[in-house]
Formats: sequence, C-alpha cells, structure tokens
Amino acid sequence: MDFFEQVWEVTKLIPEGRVTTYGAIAKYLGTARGARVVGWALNQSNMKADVPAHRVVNRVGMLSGAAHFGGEQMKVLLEAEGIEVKSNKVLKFKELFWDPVTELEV
DNA sequence: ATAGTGACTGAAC
DNA sequence: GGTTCAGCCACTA
Repeated sequence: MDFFEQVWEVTKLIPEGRVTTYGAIAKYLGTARGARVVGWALNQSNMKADVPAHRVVNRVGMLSGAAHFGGEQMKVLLEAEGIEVKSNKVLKFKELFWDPVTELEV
C-alpha cells in the first residue's frame, strides 16, 4: 500500500466536525517529519470524494490547502459540518483538533 | 542513482 | 513576539 493511501485511511477516519493537522497524521503513520508528504498525499486525494481533505489543516488551523482545494470550496465544506472558518482559519481549532495518535491509540 | 519539489514544522534571529 | 531559515520525507524527472 502506498504511503498516500495510508494518509487517506487516517483522513477518512476524521470524525465529522473535527479537524487534524498534517503533522499529526504524519506522526501517526510513523514519519513525524514527513508532514510535507502528508500534504502531498492529500493533494492527490483532492480528486477523491472519499477523502475529507478539507478537514486537514496546518498546525495553526489555517486552511493552507484551500488554495489547492479549489478556493472557497474547502471553507464551505467545513462550515457545512459546523466548523467555523474565518479568513481561511479554523476557529476553536484547539477544541476541534482531532489527533489520530491520541484518538486511535495506534 | 542524483537532484529538485512540495497542502509542513520547529528553531533561530 | 513576529518573521526568516533550514530540515524532513516521499515522489518525479
């Protein structure tokens, strides 16, 4: 299985209305420093409707992927799940943060 | 096999 | 405390 698919697996496990970070996913997969690769994987998942890439943001809760997601599309999807978004940033990010390492306990 | 790139992150100035 | 620099991993040319 490609590293990409592993990323998608975790991404698909993100509960509705919650968000996570590239670093968290990377850490969960073992490559804590491979956050960039995670983002890259999500880039490929962009065309996959099965993967909620819109729930993945950078470490500060900013929709860094919005630019590659199709503009406001990402923001709309998040708000549709009850996630408040302001200036491409997730409000209450700290509360909505979902860490696979903690939630899934490996 | 080497070099370059990218939705990031952490440390230094 | 905000901005800048360098390091990381996986993938493509």
